[in-house]
Amino acid sequence: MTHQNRDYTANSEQIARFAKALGHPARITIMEFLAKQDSCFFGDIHDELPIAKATVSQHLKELKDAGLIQGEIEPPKVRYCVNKENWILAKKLFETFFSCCNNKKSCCK
Amino acid sequence: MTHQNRDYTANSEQIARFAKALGHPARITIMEFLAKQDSCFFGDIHDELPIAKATVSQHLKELKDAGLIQGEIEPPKVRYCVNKENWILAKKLFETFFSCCNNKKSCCK
DNA sequence: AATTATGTTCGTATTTTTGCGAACATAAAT
DNA sequence: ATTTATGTTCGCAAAAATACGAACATAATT
Repeated sequence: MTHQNRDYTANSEQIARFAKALGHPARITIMEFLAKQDSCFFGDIHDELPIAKATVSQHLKELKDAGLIQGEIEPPKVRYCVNKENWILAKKLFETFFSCCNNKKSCCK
Repeated sequence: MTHQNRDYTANSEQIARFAKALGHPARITIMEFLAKQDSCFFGDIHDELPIAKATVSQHLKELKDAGLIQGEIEPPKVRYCVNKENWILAKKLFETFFSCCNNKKSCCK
């Protein structure tokens, strides 16, 4: 009943944090929408989604907390864009995460 | 107040489903552990994690429901392995998802 | 000063997730 | 027929996620 690892690795936790942030279709849609342009306003994002603005705001907060996007106020609007640095980090982490099946012939039969 | 899209795309929902399944450090650890070998037993996975076996079983169920792993009974053990087909699908979906920032010079400044 | 446009925050309700121990199921071994 | 080893399922509790409308905040405009 002894567990070798009391904790998860920082790497696992970071990937999980990104994955969790991306674990909702609204947030996937937001990231896809943001990634294909320089930046846009809250209203543009809201128009892309079938949910109330309060809920959109919440999803944006989660993406921001995960470090995947940034927002800055441009009265009376709020401009959002991808957080490039962390987007690239996430991309790399997922690449590495998924790469094991290519490198090891023992993997996946 | 009119929303163009009443629904999310099937693609967004599929990526979100995979991402959600990967949105916990225990499940990331499980996938990393499984991916680097052909297969293993429940107990081996349990030994890698700092949580009770009932909880491990739950996480495995979520990964199985998302289609990322498979399990088969080998009394009195249960052998688990990556669901290669869906693992490859997930890999591709995430690759495409993250690729936008490379292809568009307008993206991420 | 009041109004308008744009988002955020608050309060609330519902659902889902996470976690555990106890009980159960299965098949092999005694 | 019991016992043993291995996992799953059940029942529960606590926490987090999802969603909405209403209220609020901000700054530009009238």
